[in-house]
Formats: sequence, structure tokens, C-alpha cells
Amino acid sequence: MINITLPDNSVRQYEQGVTGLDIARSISEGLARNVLSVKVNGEVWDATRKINSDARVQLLTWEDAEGKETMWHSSAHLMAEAIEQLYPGSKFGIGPAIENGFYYDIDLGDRVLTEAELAEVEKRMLQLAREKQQFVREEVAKTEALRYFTEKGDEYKIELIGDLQDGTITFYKSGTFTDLCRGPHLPDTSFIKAVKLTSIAGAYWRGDEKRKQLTRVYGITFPKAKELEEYLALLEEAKKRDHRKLGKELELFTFSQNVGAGLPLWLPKGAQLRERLEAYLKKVQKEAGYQPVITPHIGNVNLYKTSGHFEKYGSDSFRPITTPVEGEMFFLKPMNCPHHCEIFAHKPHSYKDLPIRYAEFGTVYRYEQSGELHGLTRVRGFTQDDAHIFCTPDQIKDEFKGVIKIIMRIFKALDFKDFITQISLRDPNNPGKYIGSEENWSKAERAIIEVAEEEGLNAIAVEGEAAFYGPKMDFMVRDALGRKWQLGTIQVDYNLPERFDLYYIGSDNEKHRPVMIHRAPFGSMERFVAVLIEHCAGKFPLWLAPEQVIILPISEKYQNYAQKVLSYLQNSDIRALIDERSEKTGRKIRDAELRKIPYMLIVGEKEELEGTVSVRRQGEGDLGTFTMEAFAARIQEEVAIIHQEQ
RNA sequence: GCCGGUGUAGCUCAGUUGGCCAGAGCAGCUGAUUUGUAAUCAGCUGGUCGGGGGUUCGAAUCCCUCCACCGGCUCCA
Repeated sequence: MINITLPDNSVRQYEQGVTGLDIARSISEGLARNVLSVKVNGEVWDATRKINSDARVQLLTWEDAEGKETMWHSSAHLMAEAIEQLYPGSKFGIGPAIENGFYYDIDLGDRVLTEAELAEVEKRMLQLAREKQQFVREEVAKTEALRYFTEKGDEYKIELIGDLQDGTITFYKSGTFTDLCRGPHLPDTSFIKAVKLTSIAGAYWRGDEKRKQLTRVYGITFPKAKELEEYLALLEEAKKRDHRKLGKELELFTFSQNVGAGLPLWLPKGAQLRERLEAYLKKVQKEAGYQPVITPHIGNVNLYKTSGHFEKYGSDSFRPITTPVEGEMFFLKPMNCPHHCEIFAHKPHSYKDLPIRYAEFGTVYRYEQSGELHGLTRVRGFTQDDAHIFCTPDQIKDEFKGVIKIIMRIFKALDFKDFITQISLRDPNNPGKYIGSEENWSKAERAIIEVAEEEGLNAIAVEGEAAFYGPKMDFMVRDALGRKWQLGTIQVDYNLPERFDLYYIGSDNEKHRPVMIHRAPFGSMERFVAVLIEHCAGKFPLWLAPEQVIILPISEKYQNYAQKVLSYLQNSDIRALIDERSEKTGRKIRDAELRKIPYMLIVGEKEELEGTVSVRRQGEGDLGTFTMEAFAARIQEEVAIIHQEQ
């Protein structure tokens, strides 16, 4: 007998060789029907795998992330089986579970798989699922594994096996499909009740652009048909929040082929919104001791040779700008730091001057690959809310802290709760690829980690993700469809001060190298606004809304009174307008709701007589009658929230 | 850049076995209506069918090519 400890710390005794499924059955039949896999001493196993010694066991179902992962990983196998049957000779790369579903990379030979054909694959998958095929785990020797895939002619699997360290190699068989796989898997395919193959894409083998491109098929499965429907409905809802759709509907920005791909045109309302964000950040930065600077959009090629950007990225940027002078070349600036370095260098600095913080909403241009462009989140010309802090190594920690405070203040003001903080550190196995002294690096890395803890950030530290010039901290937010975008960033840089030979005079009257911190709380105005739109689904907080109030006169008879209300509001610094159309009130309300204007004021005979307004809040409905003064006060109070937080 | 998909009026979309002057709703304009919490009625205007080339007696529809957009991959200063 062995002792099995369950998550509630109860201990049960079972025969040696008991499986997760057996344990589930001993608790209840219902549970047994829902067990997808089992966690044994922290490792996820097949629910059908024998447990031979005392263990801590957790049964995993659809409710657990690991349960879903098992489901989706098995679904990838099921899809591979279906594809192998439908398109014999297909070779398989990797087929993992992902955040929402799974994919499999497949070499279909000369065959081109189109989206129309996915329905066939889905059908076959459901057929096979109903066959209740068992997933059979089998331990094989490396030579045997190689022999199997050599016979099959699947060079991808051979390569994968070749890379495996010794230890146990396992195969999983289900139906007619055998795969190299660590597992775990479902007990059988019948758990998969609903299948949706969502898209088809090219993916380079092992993520290497120079290697063969395989066909990647994405899909998702569910244990109940209803859950698939719900998932698809959720996707539909998310699409309504897409900033590209809302940006068009709300007339915030547009693109023109005549201007060029990836070059956004901000429409009046979008520009207003952006200017308000900029004004807000300028105010916050002024309080935090930043000094504004302004630099031109182009720079001499020599500037980028000095900074090292020319060598590294010159070929991927917009082509150089030439002049009447033979050999003279300028580049559209891909970043602001070289310019700011020159500003720092324009005169000598004392240690007493540090830290120096130069801030600029600097517009930069980068020739992103055409396939990468994406609404406002990935463009070729964008404005960073950039600043560069020049400080001593000892000041890094405080400066980091100051920047984090600004970022948190902004995120809080805009109600960004779900963000990911990532600290990027050196790769400890490859110290040679970084510039800067060991001492400075560890000092900076320690400072960042400490600040993150002190500020209560739930940051994840990732080794090997640092830039060659310094460690950094990034803030990432998801869009409506769950894609992660990097917004704010704080980066320590030992490289540019070196390259630009920047120095300050220390108390010892000697020259010292300052450290540079690049930072951008929004990241870029374009990307930030995009994510903001998706976050609030176009219903901006009142202080940001391009139009705050719309006055809806019941009929033309009340135009004069509407004008009077308008003047009153405008004098109170409230952004208002009148819907003067000869339409019914219901129509005006509907249109204002769709325009997502926060407040609607209905004015007619009653209001004119009393000097009041009937207030309707977008998305909420009728709030009752207010005097003009009371309404204006309410608005001002709501707007003032942004100025009160600290 | 690569793989797959899409491109018809300002917007959302009909229109493919190739065939009369390419359609609808919304928006816009004109007029009527004078309206009380999510669409008043009527008339009118508006389209190089993404661009270019080709096949054909005839192309929105078939072929080639370029561009843009969508979903991914790679990349990301």
C-alpha cells in the first residue's frame, strides 16, 4: 500500500500502481469523468500512469490550467492524426498547447492547406475523438526512436530526438498516430467534444527565418460544445473593442495608402486625446524634475555611427537622406537618445548637477517589416514619451524608483490593472556579450530588483533578456484579443555614455562616466492610445474624452436655450457641443450613445423654464434634472480626479 | 520579408457556371416634420469594383503582377 496525499492534506491508502483515474473513481464517478491529468509531486502525469510510491497528488480537470494544457496538447495529437490520415506523407514539427488552444507545425510537402480545408480536418478530428482512442505512453530507446522516424522519413522529429539529452524518450500512440512526446495526455480522445481550427499560418522551423517554413495550424478544443460557443462569442465581443475598428468609428485616427503604410494620421479627436495625455505626463514630469528638450527629426549619419545604431540597424531603417553636398547623409531618427547625448555633451557638468533628466515627445521612424504593421500598436513613425536620465551609478536606484512611480501613477490614473512587469537581466552563462563593468551591472540589477520589491511590483525576472548595454524593466499590457504589447520601459545604459564619451566632474575633480537611463512611461503615444482604446472600449474617462457633453434640444424652439447652456459649459472649461439636427430626441440620444459621448443634456420647455438640464450618462441612462451649476460642478469634480491622485 | 486570407460608394455589406446602364442599408445633400431618453418621412447625390497588365466578342467575376489590410511567423532601437 502507498500513501496518497490530496490537496486538502488528507491521506488515503491505495495499492501500489494506482492511477490518478483510479483515485478519482474512488472519490466519485463524476470526478473520474472529468479528470484530464494528474499532478504527482508537482509533475503533471497521465491520469492513467501508475503511481508506485507515496505521493502528493492533485487531480487536474478543465478548471485547472494544467488540465486545459493536457486537453490541448492531446488535441494537437488528434489534429496531427487527422491531418496524417487526410494528407498522407505529412511530416510533423512541434505541436504544443498554448495559452488559448494549441498548434501543430506541419510540413505538407508541396501541398497548400487553405482555410476552407480546415473544416474537413475538424470533421475528421471529431470522428476520431468519438472513437475513444486511448493515449498509450511508451518508453523507447533513443536508437529505436530514431529508427522509427527514419523509416517514417520525418526529419524534424529526427532532429528533435538528436537534440534530446539522454534519459527516457517517450512515444505516445493514439489511433494511427505515434508521436515523440513527453506527455502527459488525456486518458482517451473522447474528452474532446468540440473543435475549432482557428487559423493557418507559416512558421519557420525552430523559429529560424533561414530554415524551412512549415504550415502552422492553430486550433482550440473544449470538453463541451457549449464552451466553444461561449469562446467564439467572447472573441466576437473582443473584436468590438479592437482599436482599429473603434479608431475608425470614433474618428480618432486613419491611414492613407498615399501617405504610406504604418504612418498614422491623427484626426482632430484623436489628436485632442493624445494632447491631453501628453499634457498630463508633462505636468507629472515637471513635478518630477524633468527638463523639456526639443530635437530635430533627422540626424547626421555620423551621429548614428557614434551611437552604434548605424552599424547595427542601418540596413533596416528608412534609406538615408542625401543633400546637395556630395557624401553628406542624414537619417530619420530611429530614437532620440543620440540627440539627447549631444545635449548632455554641450557643456561640462558637475556631479552636483546630476541627475539630469531630459524629456521630449520625440517622433521616431523605423522601417518595420510590412507584415509586422498593426493598427496603432506597430507603426513606422511614432512618438515616444522619451526621457534620458544622466546620473551616477549610485543614483540608479532612486531614479528607477522615481520612474516607476510615474508609470504607476499613469497606470492607476487610467485604470490599467492587468499589466505584466518584467525585469530583464544578464544571461549568467554568457557574460562576454555585455558592455559595462561587472560591478556596475550587478549594482544596477540589484537596484532594479530591490526597487521592484519596495514598490510592491509583482515583477518577473528573466535572465538573458537584458539589452547588451544594460538591464531593463518593461511594462506589458494585453490588448482586447489577449496579445501582449510592451508599453512603458526603463533601461539602464552603460554603452552610449561610453560611445559619446560623456562625463561629469566628480568631487575629486576627475572626469567620471555617467550612467544613462532611457525611459518611456507610455512607450509610444500610438501604442498607448491603442491599448487605452481597447481597455475602455472607446469610453474614455471624462478628462480625456474629446467630447464631454452633447446638448440635445427637443426641438428647434429650444436652440437659444441650448446655446445658453453651451456658453455656460464652455465658460466652465467643459468640452460641449449641440446636436442641432432636426431629429427626434430618441435619434439624437442613440447617435450620442454610439459616439460614446459621456454626457447628454436634454433640454426642452421644462428645462428652459427652470434653467435646468436633464442629464443622461452614456451607457447608464437618465440621471435626472440638474441646474446648470450643479451639472458643471459634477463634471468638474469628475475631471478633477486626475489632478487629485498622487 | 515569409505563409494563409481579404480588398465593390465615406461606413457595413449584396453581387462568381464571365453577359442588359454594378445594388442595398447607413452616412452626406435637399425638402417636409418641431419632435422628451437608443433609428421620422420623401427625394437626390455618390463607385477608376485596390492599382497595373493579360485572356475574351464581352471581366467586379478567369490569369499574372504590384499595393494595402486581416491572422500568424520572423524581427523589434
